Amino acid sequence: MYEKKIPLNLNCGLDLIGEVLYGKWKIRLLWFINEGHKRPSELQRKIPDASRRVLNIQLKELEEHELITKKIYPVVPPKVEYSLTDFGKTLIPVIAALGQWGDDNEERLKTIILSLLK
Amino acid sequence: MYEKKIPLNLNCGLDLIGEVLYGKWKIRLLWFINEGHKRPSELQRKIPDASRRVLNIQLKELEEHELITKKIYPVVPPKVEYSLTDFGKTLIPVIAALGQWGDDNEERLKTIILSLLK
DNA sequence: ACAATAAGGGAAAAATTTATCCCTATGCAA
DNA sequence: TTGCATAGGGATAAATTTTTCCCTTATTGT
Repeated sequence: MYEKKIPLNLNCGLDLIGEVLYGKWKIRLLWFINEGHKRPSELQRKIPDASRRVLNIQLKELEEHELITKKIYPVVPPKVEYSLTDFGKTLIPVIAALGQWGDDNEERLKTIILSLLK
Repeated sequence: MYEKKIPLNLNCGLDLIGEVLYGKWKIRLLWFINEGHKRPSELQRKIPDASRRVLNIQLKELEEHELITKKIYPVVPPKVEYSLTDFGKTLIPVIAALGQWGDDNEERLKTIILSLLK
């Protein structure tokens, strides 16, 4: 695994939440798991732009941060299911607020973002 | 400026808000500006772990995304002040929710994060 | 037999972000 | 007159994150 060279900041609530949510696909993973898409292959289909590899890595980090649990069924072909922990569930309203703001301002944001591309 | 090679995702609210908030110091910048720390030098003192350079870059991006405005006073030595736009102000409750979650779970998060370092 | 599905890890490359260093300009204070 | 504060840009290096590619295992469908 990659070892950080720049020391962490854990000074305030924003630092702390950043430590567990900062990652390109993490919020989406939590969201979809909450919606009931529990298996890795389902999640990969829900998030086709992410590489399989990163999803695995970020799922493992979410697990290490105790936001989700992983259940491995001893069958072949393999079956795995992720679920939110109670702790992870407390994040859902926060994530919902983020998504809501984005949805509420969809028009405006799209206009701004796209106009900056040219 | 750096030109993206991987196309953007703007499919849902989470993608959209990510587009404007994703950046190591952006949330902190918005927060401190909202608290009344408007000048670049003040912000740099509030966020000493960030390099001066990135703060400038991220401030510019926040401005381009219409979350803050920049006012330049034609004096020497130069004086600049940033303020939240009305649009930017609508993000404050969302950021507050993020920080609140981090604060509410400070103990637990610190324990988890630090235990993963060894 | 062969391809597809399921889950996931290693290695290396590519993409992206952040940090470091140096330079400009002007007025004020010691 | 040397040094600090103020604001900020260019170039380059370093750090970090994400992608790409390949490999393994065992069963089911064609």
